[in-house]
Amino acid sequence: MDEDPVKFEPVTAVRAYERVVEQVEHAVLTGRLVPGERLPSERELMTQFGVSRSTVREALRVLQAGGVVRSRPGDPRGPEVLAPSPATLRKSIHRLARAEHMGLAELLQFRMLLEGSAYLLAAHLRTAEQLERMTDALEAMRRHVDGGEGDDAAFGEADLAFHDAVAHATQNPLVVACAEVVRDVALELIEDKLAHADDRRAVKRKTVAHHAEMLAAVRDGEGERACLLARRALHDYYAEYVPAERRAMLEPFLGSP
Amino acid sequence: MDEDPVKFEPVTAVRAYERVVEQVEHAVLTGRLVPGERLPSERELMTQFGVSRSTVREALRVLQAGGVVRSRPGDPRGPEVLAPSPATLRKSIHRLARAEHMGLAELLQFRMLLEGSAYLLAAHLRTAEQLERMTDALEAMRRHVDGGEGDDAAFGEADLAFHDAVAHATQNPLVVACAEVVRDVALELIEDKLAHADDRRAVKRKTVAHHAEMLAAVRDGEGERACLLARRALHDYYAEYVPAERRAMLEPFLGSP
DNA sequence: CCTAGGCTACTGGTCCGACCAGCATACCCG
DNA sequence: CGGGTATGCTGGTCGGACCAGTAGCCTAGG
Repeated sequence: MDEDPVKFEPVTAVRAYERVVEQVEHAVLTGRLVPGERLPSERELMTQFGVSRSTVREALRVLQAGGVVRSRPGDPRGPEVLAPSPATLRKSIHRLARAEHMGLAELLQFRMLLEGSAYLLAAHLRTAEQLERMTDALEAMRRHVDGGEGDDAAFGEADLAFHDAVAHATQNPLVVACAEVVRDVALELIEDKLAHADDRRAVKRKTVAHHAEMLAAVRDGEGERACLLARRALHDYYAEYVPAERRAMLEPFLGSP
Repeated sequence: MDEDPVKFEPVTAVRAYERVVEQVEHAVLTGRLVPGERLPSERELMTQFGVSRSTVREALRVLQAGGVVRSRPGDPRGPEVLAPSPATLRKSIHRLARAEHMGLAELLQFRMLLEGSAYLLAAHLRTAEQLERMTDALEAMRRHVDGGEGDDAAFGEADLAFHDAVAHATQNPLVVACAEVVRDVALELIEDKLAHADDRRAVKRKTVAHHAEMLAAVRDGEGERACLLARRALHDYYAEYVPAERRAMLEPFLGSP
């Protein structure tokens, strides 16, 4: 017989600052500390936790790196508890992207995966109000197609608002955050190439046409079609910037034709 | 006329430890520092950077929290540069999940979204070797269906290996990492409920049947079918644990029937 | 009376010096 | 020659100190 009932877990020396982090994080997670609230000052914390200021500061650094709190020098109200944001998710993905030598191909594939399915969900789950937001965004895009420099930014914002409305229609904050992050990181990779694209106006017009189609599909509850349209639109815009030998990994998303 | 050509950006005081973090992170990102390599000791770093040890330590804390580096007390070789891992991605998603009051419904929806499309990709992109890995994993699952306690773990491992092979077939590390993380976080939410599930053996048999179907679809390049099967399988397993009033957000993934 | 200005009491950021426990190696003694 | 110990390093923690900011009070000037 094998006697294994006694299981010893490997002991890990838990550093003092880690326990400070745990306590603060736990308080935030359980709602005992609410975003906007203030932590006691470092000197106050060091008496409450019974540790030195160095330890308190290292804990605060970790929390700050995790996007949980923010410290401002000279603020008598103490460190601020932050609202959760995808900022740290963004950094994680960013780092992972660079570390795994991921290129535009992988990011674009992931974006096609994510947004395509998001449109599928949106077509079935969207509320009337969300549909209205998409319509408004599309209108705004139309208004800024023919403008000059200034309108470029406005067009981009409207575009973003459209995608954001779709993501929200999934009712899933994780989809919203991931879509936003992946979109940003991907754009970062090619912003220079996009900057001096040849015919901005033509591109914008095509964008509007694509969005109009997708909006119609979402409005009519045609999820599969919306999904396919979204993936093809992404492919249309960005595939040219993907190395030719890697484009095969995008094709499964384009459908049968 | 509005003269805006001169745009002043808000100046942000750059803390000393932040510049230390930047330099180390940059060295890692550009490959000048490779995983497994060692950083100089804190006392050495403080002379190289020309800052105090406190500053060096705060920088190391941030890097450590970001999963870039690990310090062990008493190690004469200095802090170790870590291989990139989804650990920090995992923590980000975990935190986001709790902060946005996300429940199993959202996690499961995201997992259906992610894995479904992953199967679609896998059906078209899988290599022969990856197909073999899936086949082997399925075989292993079959072997451990009828076993007792010990086999439960083995079955779970084989199951994981199967999903992992599928994720790898997408050729996308981001898909691999996200799938792993979301799977873990979702399981965490219901591990207790799963623990005393009624008829483990019946569940296992159903699992094997499902996986066999999906494997066949992947083998035959039937992406759409694999996608649908995967999403339905996930729904079959977990939907019962999702609050009834939230199940609607999963249904768009189940197809038309 | 009200306001513009400085004043003060705090904040966080950085530095210094010290001590402790743990780890690897080299050394020394049996 | 082998094994245990001595040593010099490591990171973890502590305490104290100084500085540059900020916010709000508080006063001097309107």
